[in-house]
Amino acid sequence: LIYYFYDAIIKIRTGSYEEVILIKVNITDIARITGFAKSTVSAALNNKPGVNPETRDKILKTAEQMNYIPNELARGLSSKTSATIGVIVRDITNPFYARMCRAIEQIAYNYGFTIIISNTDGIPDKELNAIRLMIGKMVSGIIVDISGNDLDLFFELRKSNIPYVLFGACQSNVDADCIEADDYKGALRAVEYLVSCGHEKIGFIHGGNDSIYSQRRLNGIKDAFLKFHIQFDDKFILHKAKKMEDGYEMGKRLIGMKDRPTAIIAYNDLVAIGLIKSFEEEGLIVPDFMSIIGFDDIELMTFPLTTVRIPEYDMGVEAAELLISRISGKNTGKFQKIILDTELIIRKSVKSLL
Amino acid sequence: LIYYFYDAIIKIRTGSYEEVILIKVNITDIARITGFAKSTVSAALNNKPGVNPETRDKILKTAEQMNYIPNELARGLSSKTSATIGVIVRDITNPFYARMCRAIEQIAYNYGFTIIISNTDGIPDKELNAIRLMIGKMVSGIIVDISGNDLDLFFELRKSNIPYVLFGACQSNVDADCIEADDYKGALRAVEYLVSCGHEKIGFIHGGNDSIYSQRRLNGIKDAFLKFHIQFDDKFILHKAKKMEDGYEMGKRLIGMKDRPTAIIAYNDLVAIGLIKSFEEEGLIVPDFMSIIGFDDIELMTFPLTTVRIPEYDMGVEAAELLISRISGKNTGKFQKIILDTELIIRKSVKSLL
DNA sequence: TTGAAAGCGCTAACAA
DNA sequence: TTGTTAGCGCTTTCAA
Repeated sequence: LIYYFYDAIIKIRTGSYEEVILIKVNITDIARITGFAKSTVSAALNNKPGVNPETRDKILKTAEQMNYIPNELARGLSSKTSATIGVIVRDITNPFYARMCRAIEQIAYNYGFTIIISNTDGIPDKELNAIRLMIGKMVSGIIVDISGNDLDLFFELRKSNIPYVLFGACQSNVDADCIEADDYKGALRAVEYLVSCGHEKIGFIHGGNDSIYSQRRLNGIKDAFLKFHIQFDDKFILHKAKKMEDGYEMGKRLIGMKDRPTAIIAYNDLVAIGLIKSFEEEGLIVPDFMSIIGFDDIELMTFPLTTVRIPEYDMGVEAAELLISRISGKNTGKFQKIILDTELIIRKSVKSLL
Repeated sequence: LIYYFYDAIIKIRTGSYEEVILIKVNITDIARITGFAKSTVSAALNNKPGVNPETRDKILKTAEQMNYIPNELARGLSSKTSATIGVIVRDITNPFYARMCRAIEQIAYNYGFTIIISNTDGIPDKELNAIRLMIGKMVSGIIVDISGNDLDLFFELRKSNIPYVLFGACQSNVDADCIEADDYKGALRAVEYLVSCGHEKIGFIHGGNDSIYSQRRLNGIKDAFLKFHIQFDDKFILHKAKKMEDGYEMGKRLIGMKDRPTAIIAYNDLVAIGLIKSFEEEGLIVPDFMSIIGFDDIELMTFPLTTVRIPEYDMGVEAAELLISRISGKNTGKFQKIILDTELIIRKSVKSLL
């Protein structure tokens, strides 16, 4: 084993095998070795036009040999943008967001972008931090699932001058690109289905006042009630559950109610799972004890849950495409609002009362 | 609404309300406004000692007023490290990894680090890319779940001189810090339990040759067989399934077999879910048709799956703590190998044949 | 306690 | 087609 030191470069010779390793090679090193100027090296490395093919070849080959890894920080600082897209979600642990992130990552990758993810748990403070952090990292754009009505966040976003796309919940009073699912219609259809199965005492588990989804779903439910002349009963709107554990608690509460709904529309599948677990623990079977409809259509479910499918993957794709079209400047039109359709997936968690 | 332009600063006056907004304020702006030097501002902002409290106050206040957001790229470039930890996993869509990432994020956050995640799907090329990208982003450390035996990856990691921790699968021949679960013992216990329920024809769904987990689990199974004098039958080792869809396919294959095992140990819970779905589709009930034991203990399961719990959250915590102790230089000892225990969670997916 | 100056690695004018 | 130069925003000596 022999080492040769030469500038920043070490050659290691093991038997007949010789390898050139480097201590953090940078473009200055490559420039020195190849004899070209830094700017030429940079141009060659970035596939810019106006570089002699032979020159480019030589530089590329040398870079490869020296195992050159571009310093993205320097690149970003100099070019005033890192090829990065920031994604701000509530909780990557929710398969819904996990799949959405992968969709975004996929599209981003195709366009040469990297993504960074921040979890906020829907806490406005964390959301603001995440946005600021991303601005600090000079991301090219941001896709954000903002929980509430906190206009400060939009303000921060707007000021930053970074393109951004709102995901999932677009408020009418905010000027921004946004992608959403048709929660309203999804909820409407859910109720229609329940009614067609003979249910009238229909409950809804609300995700909390910071959840625009819940608001829209509730609107759908109310309108469906109106349509079918069902009396809207406030006590069947249960606050609040967002996660599985919340759903579990809510299940116990439901069990304890004297006057129970015959069917529940859960805020999402996670909450529905919580309900089911909670019921089954007491030997109560879904849908015999109570019918349940979820939202999302998480694919990991083994339980045959009837649910309103939210096309999270497609939403991620749309969001990424839209954002990148803004970043690249190909899309300078006015703000777009893309609404994807939802679908009621009928399985076996709703009992027919007819 | 009145605007005042003053250097890089805009004052907006709305009625009696005046707000100072900024167009990307940097420390030079703050220096100019406060009258101190850039270096003083930097010191104050970073809470370094040797700054007059009044000076610090003034600088901090001004920074806040001007809505200063530090440029992390410049910071990183200058200080030669971004306070970032890179996490390389196969697929964040797998709740196992999602939870692990959140654990890492939590610990990282406590220490002032941010994390960036890369999904590799276990493809060596992507793994290498991810590592290089992270080096390029000057991460402070890397936590990586490398799939295979690809020594190039370790080599790249080693060369980079960045601290790193291997997650999940530590090979004996690699010198590195690593965190793993006791897969071997977990598998052993699974078989013990199956045997205690009267099973002898026990199958294993292998995750593929690139899966060190599978290898270790298989070893546990084989040794348990040895212990109970059960004949090891190669045809009951089924290659290969890693995801739910794979499990689904495998289920169909199992249904078609003439000589079936009475119990299956699945590569992980996702595969187990796939099996269950596949069976139930044909009206075959678990565990009546076949007993199943999974690995991981995904909490979203509604099905009462007996499974070997892998403490992914704790593993994430340990990995992050260890990595950060390396980064901070507090831990300069020799490489550590932390093995966390697994636990057999008995539910209802195994039928007693006794 | 504060300031001046250099430099991190790169890109982007512009000049040659 | 290539080279020179300046500068991105910050930290980090070192001097005052």
